[in-house]
Amino acid sequence: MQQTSPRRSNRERTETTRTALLDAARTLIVRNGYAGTSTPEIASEARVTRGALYHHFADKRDLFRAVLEREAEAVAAQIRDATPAAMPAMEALLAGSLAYLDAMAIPGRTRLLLVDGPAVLGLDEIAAIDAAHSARTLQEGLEAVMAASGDRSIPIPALAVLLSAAFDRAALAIEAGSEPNDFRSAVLRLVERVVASVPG
Amino acid sequence: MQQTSPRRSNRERTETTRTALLDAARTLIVRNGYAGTSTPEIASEARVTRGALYHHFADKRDLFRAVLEREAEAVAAQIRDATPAAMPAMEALLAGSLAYLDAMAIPGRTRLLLVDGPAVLGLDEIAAIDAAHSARTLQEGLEAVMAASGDRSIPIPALAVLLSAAFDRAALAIEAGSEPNDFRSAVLRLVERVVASVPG
DNA sequence: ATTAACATACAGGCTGTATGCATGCAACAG
DNA sequence: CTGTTGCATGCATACAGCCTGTATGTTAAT
Repeated sequence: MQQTSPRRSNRERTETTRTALLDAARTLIVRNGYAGTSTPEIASEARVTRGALYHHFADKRDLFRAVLEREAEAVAAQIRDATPAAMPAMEALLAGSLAYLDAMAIPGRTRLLLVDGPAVLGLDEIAAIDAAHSARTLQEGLEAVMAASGDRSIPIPALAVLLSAAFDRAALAIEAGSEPNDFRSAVLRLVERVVASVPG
Repeated sequence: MQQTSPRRSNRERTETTRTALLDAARTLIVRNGYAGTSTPEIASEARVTRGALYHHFADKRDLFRAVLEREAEAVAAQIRDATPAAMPAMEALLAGSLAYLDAMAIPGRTRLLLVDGPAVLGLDEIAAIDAAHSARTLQEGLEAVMAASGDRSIPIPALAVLLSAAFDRAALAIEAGSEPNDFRSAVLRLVERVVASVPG
């Protein structure tokens, strides 16, 4: 039996309660989806009441957004760790791509960030979350690489958008049970081929 | 005022009622999302009661699936029309890609098929709907083109999956207000570059 | 006569809000 | 520096409204 220790600062209480709610929401939403997860269930799993949930978050959607922010930050951190600033541009681009796939392989992340997230929060809000957490972006990586090659046949912003979509789909395919190495190599070759300077 | 004509066969009644429900659901879900659309609203918009809705469809989710099937079939038909069987493989591949973007430019389709659909029905069910309606697939087009070039550096199934993701994202970007021609040309160049045989 | 095509009524569950209570905490008094 | 006082914070409980799915009743086609 867990006994509430009689002396806890308000900051501590808030911290533990918020974390418990975020963890509970993540677990249940990954398992049953956003719509299939009720706030009574979340509160019960977190060992608090719905009162605590609605004290710390504006509504169910706001709790979900907080879950996604935590998740997006974790993904961004994994990519940062894999691409130190000293790394050459092309190497960083490929390493970052693989790091993204690895980060998204944490169970539930694809469902949270790529499926339920866009439907519940909308594409704009998801884009804002991504933008807020990914420091060195794919677009910057492409710019660094393609500046050298002098290739201008595809505008880089559009290219970054399309490649990022391919990465997302690769992550989904891997989570769905496809052979990870098939998609890892496919993503690497796709990037290589796309940034390769046109001969002549 | 619309007066129910006194003599209508059951087949006619079913047809008109089902169509009215599908149209109403499509309109409202495109506007407010699946979760933001209630069955009372749908029934009201279709000028019937919820009884009719639950008579023709197992539940709200089943109605939504029927909406998506109709939508997916319309997309597939537009692509078929743009790629007659006599067309050379590479030309058909590029024409089909553009036809997909055009088809997905019909307002609401990206939300239905790419955002709410996967979240509500799940990725598997969406994949099944796509598979059931698209006759000549992207994968077949790639196989036809790349068989000639003899290029095997990326497995074609994985490549088809990744390219299709890029197409989807392009469609979303266009619906979100990006310049359509930027993404049309980006998609064309992406396909060209990916299927281009490696020199040597 | 039977069945299809609905309309109406009902039960349970969920969301968000309003309200109440206990505890931390800051300021001031002594 | 300590005790008291008053407010804010953290949370639990109760309530209102809506929504979904089902059960039941009624009319019209076959």
